[in-house]
Amino acid sequence: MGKAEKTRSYIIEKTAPIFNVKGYAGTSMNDITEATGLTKGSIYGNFKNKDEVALEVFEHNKKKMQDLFALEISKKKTYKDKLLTFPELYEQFFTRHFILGGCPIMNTAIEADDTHPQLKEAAKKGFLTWKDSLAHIIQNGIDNKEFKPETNPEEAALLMLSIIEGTVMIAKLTGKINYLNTLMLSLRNIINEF
Amino acid sequence: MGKAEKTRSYIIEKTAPIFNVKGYAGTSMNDITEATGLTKGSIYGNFKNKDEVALEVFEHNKKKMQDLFALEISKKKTYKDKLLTFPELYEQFFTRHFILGGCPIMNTAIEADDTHPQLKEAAKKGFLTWKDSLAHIIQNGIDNKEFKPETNPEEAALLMLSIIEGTVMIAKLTGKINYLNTLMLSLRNIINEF
DNA sequence: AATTATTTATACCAATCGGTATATTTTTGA
DNA sequence: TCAAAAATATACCGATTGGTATAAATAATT
Repeated sequence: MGKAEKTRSYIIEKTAPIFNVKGYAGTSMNDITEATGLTKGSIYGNFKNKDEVALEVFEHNKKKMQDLFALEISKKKTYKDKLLTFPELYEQFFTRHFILGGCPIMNTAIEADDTHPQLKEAAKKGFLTWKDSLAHIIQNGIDNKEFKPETNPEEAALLMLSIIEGTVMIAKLTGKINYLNTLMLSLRNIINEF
Repeated sequence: MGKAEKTRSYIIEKTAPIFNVKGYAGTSMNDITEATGLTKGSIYGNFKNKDEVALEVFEHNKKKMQDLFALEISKKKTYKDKLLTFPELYEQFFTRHFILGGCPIMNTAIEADDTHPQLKEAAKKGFLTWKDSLAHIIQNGIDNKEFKPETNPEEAALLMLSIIEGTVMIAKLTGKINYLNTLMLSLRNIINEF
């Protein structure tokens, strides 16, 4: 890894939490220089513009979350337990918030609606990948006789994701940890009926 | 209604959809003057600052949505049908999008996290009112033997809302109308099990 | 080690941001 | 109708936005 590549990674890592908390439009070049200790000239020497930083930061945040879930899921033996990883990890949303600022896909989805089409596209792609991997687990569970044959993998995956995203929103808005627990318990119950 | 009051309402109505689409930080004074045809002096003659406009616009958007739901709910006789008003109306999210830009509570909740504490508080209050009114309908349904006695009104209300908010997010992000339909069907099934 | 290429820092740019002072117009009340 | 009050328009303010030209410093290459 050459110097340039190293600096790019450094900038991305240092600014990743800022972008996820303040938003991709809300994070200024000044925020970036402050967080990295570098100057504008240095940032623009490594990135074309702010949008390029934002885009790579999003990919970084997304990957970080995906990797965390993939790791936990791989530890589980049954497909039901693999699904239950989601309520399990999201229950710890407040205590050991795995990614500062919450789900990067949801944050980006709401913000980058008209203003940042590229970012929106990246969030959309990330969401669809997430949905497909969930549906895949469910399909495997059906094939393995863990889940009912009448369970529709895509329907079930969408329902899980809508509850998760809705829960994160409600938890962040109200700050009430018992709402989070209540909702994740409901999600568990729903998974148990697959 | 005096002139001043009239102009305030005019400004709010004309800028309401802009704030809901572009966000409360993303909407500039220039957007406001363009949408109203008035000048800055006129805006600042009627409002203390931009935040005051934003706050009143949010209340306006929230009320508009609440009124729409209250009207539809009042038409239904059974409590189950009252609850089913939600999937019924949200299914039309794309076609006759009742409020341009989607649910103002969700939009505001995500955006105004740290940056606009007042706005966040308003969104939180709006959400809790919404939740309580839903729980109230469910409690009435239980008392009326429409729903099972073991159904927990607050749990059920939270689940409905998380699915609704999650669905709106997914629908906006992906633009897929069949995801919307699939999810609202799932919500119907869940309501039918209350 | 010397030269070239790249990376970083400094200083600046125009555009836009929210906001204000003041002049002018319009509305209100006697 | 006329004076007082309020609403609106014009022109401006400092601060901040993303971005760039250029010079200095560092790293890579021969």
